[in-house]
Amino acid sequence: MDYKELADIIFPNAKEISYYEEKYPERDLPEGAMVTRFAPSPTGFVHIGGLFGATVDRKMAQQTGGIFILRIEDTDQKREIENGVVQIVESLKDFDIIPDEGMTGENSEIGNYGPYKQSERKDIYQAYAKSLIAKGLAYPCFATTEELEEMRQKQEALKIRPGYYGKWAKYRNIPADIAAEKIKNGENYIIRMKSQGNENRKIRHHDLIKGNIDFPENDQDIVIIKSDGLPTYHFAHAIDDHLMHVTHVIRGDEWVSSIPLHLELFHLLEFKTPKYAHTAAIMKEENGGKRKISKRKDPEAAVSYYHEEGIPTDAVVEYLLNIANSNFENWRRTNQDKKIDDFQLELNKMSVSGAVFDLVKLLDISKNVISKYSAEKIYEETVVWAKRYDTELERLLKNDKEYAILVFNIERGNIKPRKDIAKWSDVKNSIIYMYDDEFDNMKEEYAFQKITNKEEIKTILKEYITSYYNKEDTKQIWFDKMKDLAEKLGYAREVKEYKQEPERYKGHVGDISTVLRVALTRRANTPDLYEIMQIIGEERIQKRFRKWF
RNA sequence: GGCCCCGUGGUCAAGCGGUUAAGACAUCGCCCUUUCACGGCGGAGACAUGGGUUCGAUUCCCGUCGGGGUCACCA
Repeated sequence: MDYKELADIIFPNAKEISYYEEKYPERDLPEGAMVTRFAPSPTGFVHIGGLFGATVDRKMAQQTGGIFILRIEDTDQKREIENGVVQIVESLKDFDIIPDEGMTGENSEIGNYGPYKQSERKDIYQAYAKSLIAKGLAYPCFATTEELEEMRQKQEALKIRPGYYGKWAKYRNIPADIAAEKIKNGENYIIRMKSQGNENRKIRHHDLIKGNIDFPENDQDIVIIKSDGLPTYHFAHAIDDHLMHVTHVIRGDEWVSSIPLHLELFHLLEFKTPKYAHTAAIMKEENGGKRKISKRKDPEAAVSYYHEEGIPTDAVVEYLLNIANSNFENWRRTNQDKKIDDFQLELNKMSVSGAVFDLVKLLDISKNVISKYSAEKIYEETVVWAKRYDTELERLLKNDKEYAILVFNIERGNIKPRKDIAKWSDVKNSIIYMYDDEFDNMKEEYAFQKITNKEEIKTILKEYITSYYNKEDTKQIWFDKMKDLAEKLGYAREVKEYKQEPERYKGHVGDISTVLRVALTRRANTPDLYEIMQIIGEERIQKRFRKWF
């Protein structure tokens, strides 16, 4: 019996591989177009590292006029979770990452190179596995888990490289008829690749991010088809990326050590190898050292975190791009109004080692992003966020949209806009005193700074509202009047004057304005007082001041 | 442990044999017509370490130390 017959016994119904080769022809794309793919397992929410990879994938395809594919790697049913695919699709959509091809829902997809869910490509993998068996480049292995475990222990005791390779590969040279016999007897088996590699030979691989890396050749007879008939990651990677005509495999660098294996797989399958780009993982600082950011330990690892916090998605993407190419920041500074798509990302500028995730930096980027939004947009975005995470705030905003926009417009739109909102969850705290009911219910003390004497406070407020305040005043007049009041009550008109001769005054104009500010907002720090007073209006100012009369 | 990769201020990072070793965030000080924020100016702060090679090493080579990844019928 020859290998071809054995292959027929193992996969009697598999098609010829030429069928698939014809079904998925070369793509007709412009020169230099990159076909990339994000290929997660549906095991839960998208991880920040996954989003990072997907961002790079999408960007590279977009800027070269190529194709970005979303493929689902669900060959491990044990790890799968309910609605895993939808979660991935939705999470990506939140960050404006929409695949050109691939999964669009739990069971829906677009594109001519599908199916894009590996569990539905079983027949394809088997066809290729069959062709390998027929050529003597793969074989059934009947080793039990116990046997393999025993082998590993032996190898460990001998202090040699563990694994199923060379003379340790017990079924590597099993004659076809004996294999056929075992199969007929119902023995369990899996399919292994028959490695042609040699440990002592070196290969050099060029990675688009990491540069040249030298490895020993692979000589492990790795499993390609598991006992459930599904392929392992390695085999599926070779088949899928070949058939989908992926030109650039961009993936996390936990895969670099598998490069020799993947190279051999492509070689045995007679496929053209794609270019590889291995991205460094995003790290988390932990008592001095760093480790890969983890979904279990670090809340910021799950992309849902950014939604909950209300960090705009474009801020997150900008931060990720900043990690990807550090010149992004410079580009952004000189191209303030350009879209992210206009930035040219370069794989060879990506860092070789992992960056520690820096939330403070993200928030800084976010502040800048938000500072460019119009009041209208801030309103809309905050409402969307609040609807889900702060219904109290949602009520407040929806109750009077025009008023809310006036509030958001304070010190906005000028050349140096305020940058005090980094995330939508900051909004409530920064505007709450502009709402009467909430103002009245505020529990905190009035934090008057320098002037704490009740009588003095009363005098200042009363004097101001009765003799100085006029809602028609321009900002300049308003400001001059404040100085007049300061002078009248024995305070310096200018801070500088006060600093020169502090003994001459009770304080300075800043102390006066602070009293007004605190009485009006209960805050020592607020945006421009004049604008706040304009929005609150005379009647409500009177009301807030009168508490002190 | 084997194999592979990495090591510039607190963090992200330019740099590619000769530089006063950029820049951003954070931090500190000053200034910016009243606070805060913004902005401006300035300060402090780094080439892990030991050997080579070289007229000269942050840059090249080796060792040490440190960090990371990987060694499954998981991806």
